[in-house]
Amino acid sequence: MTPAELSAALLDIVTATIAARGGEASVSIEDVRLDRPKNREHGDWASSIAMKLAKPLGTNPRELATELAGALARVEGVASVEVAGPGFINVTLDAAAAGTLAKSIVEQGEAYGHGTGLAGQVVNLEFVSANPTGPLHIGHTRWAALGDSLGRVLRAAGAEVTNEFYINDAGNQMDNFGASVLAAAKGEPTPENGYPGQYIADLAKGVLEREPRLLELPAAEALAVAREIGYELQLQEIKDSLARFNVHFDVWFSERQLHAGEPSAIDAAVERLRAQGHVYDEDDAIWVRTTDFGDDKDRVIKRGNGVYTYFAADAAYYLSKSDRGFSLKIYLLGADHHGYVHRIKAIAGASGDDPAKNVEVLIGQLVSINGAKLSKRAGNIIELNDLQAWLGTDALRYSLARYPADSPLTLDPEILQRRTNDNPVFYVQYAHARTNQVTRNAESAGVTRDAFDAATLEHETESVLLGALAEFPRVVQQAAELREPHRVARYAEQLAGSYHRWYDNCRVTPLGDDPVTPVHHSRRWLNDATGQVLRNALGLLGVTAPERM
RNA sequence: GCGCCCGUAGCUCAAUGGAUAGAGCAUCUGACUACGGAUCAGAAGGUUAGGGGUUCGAGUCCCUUCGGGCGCACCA
Repeated sequence: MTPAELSAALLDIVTATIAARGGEASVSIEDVRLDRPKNREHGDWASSIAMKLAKPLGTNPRELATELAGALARVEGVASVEVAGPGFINVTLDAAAAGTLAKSIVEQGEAYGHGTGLAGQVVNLEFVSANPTGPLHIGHTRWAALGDSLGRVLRAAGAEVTNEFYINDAGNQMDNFGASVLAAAKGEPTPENGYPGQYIADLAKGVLEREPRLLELPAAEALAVAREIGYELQLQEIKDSLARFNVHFDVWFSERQLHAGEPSAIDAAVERLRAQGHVYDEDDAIWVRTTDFGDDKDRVIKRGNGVYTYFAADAAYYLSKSDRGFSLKIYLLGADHHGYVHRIKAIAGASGDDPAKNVEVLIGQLVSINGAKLSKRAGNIIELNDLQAWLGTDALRYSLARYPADSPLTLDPEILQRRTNDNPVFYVQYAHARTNQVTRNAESAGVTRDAFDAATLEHETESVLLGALAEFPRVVQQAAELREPHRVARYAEQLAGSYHRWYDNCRVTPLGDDPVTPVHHSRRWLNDATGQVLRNALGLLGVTAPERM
């Protein structure tokens, strides 16, 4: 008896009850989704459907709940049903029905937790998208961890996802970057509007290795060489950093390709928006009526001097995503870009998309460490590479992915370095390592997975553990729908806790010379199922599941 | 001034509009001749910033005040 089966059974009952009462209300499978009660005394699963339907059906909640409960009690695998409080329906499954899940999970393996809730969605997931003028800092690191995990979660829910990195390699800042590298190569101070930092000197060194005659070139040519080779080196370093961080991008999209050609993609984009009727000319400039889509003022897309604004490239880029077949574009941006949301929505709307359906902008708050805000402007940059070397990929990825993107976050590096319960990633990883250890011990003690009797799993901690295992598919689905991968991390911690408590109470291998009994075999399945789910959950977070620690 | 996000235990943070608001850390008390103690059991800790409202039910939705973060270009 899985939660899905229970929901389906409840849906049938509710539908029949509505029909019998001659009610008009319609219910979907979502409406009868059962909850996992926080309080164990409230059974394995609870439904609040009676309270929701009482008013439309013109009855009182407890009466309706009692009627539904009576029918639910006759469902196969349901041990008991109680009506509680204002009209909650609390369901308790019999041990055998709940225990069967353990075997089912082992058989499903990596597939357990995957679903089809987002099947058919073709998603472009854009995140990080840092300027190739410097190393990735902690802000990028948070989006890298969150974005990559979100991609994994969306795929697990059935969506087709492309991870994309937009390279801002056009515009003034590239020239400023090139000038900074060139100045460093010459041993001169950082120019005005240039980029400071040791990494610029390192890049200059790299450029000189590739082009030893750099300083002998004419000024304009030297600038171009410094810019282009510096860009290449910096981009490669960004790619290497992300790869080491276990973050993969399917597409690296260069802004330059939007500017290339005659007409360019940007030229074409402006004309397409004009054709849709959201573009107008005023004061020699070309404007997009973004106020039609919630922006507080219209935006210039082409300046009076004939030069496109950055907004124009964004529009062309958006259209490129549409042309490449993405029905849903997700942007993960830092809080310092939230002013952008309306503009992106406006582009979507102006191009004929539905801004409410085809585009989502997820705004993430900034990170601070030890009270120090970390942003470029504060001049207090901590790089991804440093953080990674300091804390390790697993601890860093997990720590950043276990919080929702919209909560401001303060990390304590002292805790992240600790390899104990203080640090949730080790708590979860240790639980996984422990399941493997138990498996090894069981194997050598002759506790095999040959026999399985679900009814023997009747200890309180087993019921709790089975309930936690049953929730995983729904957690994944919910994390995908809400775009909140942190739910997977929180779930993993809860599951690890349930496992540790079970481990303390229920032995898989018999003590001493005691005989191996059916309960040991069954527990072996439960142990292995837990290991599988922990593995699957950590996988969604891009964190390793070690067999030993 | 306008807009977006946030405010929950001493700290860092959870909580599809559901029942007694939960974890971890820190503090205190316990459990190793028991599948690895990187674990577990227990105690203590709260007017969910304040005030109104909607609802059978609000930390969650609406209004408002206060506090914090971020943003308001024919820059990129």
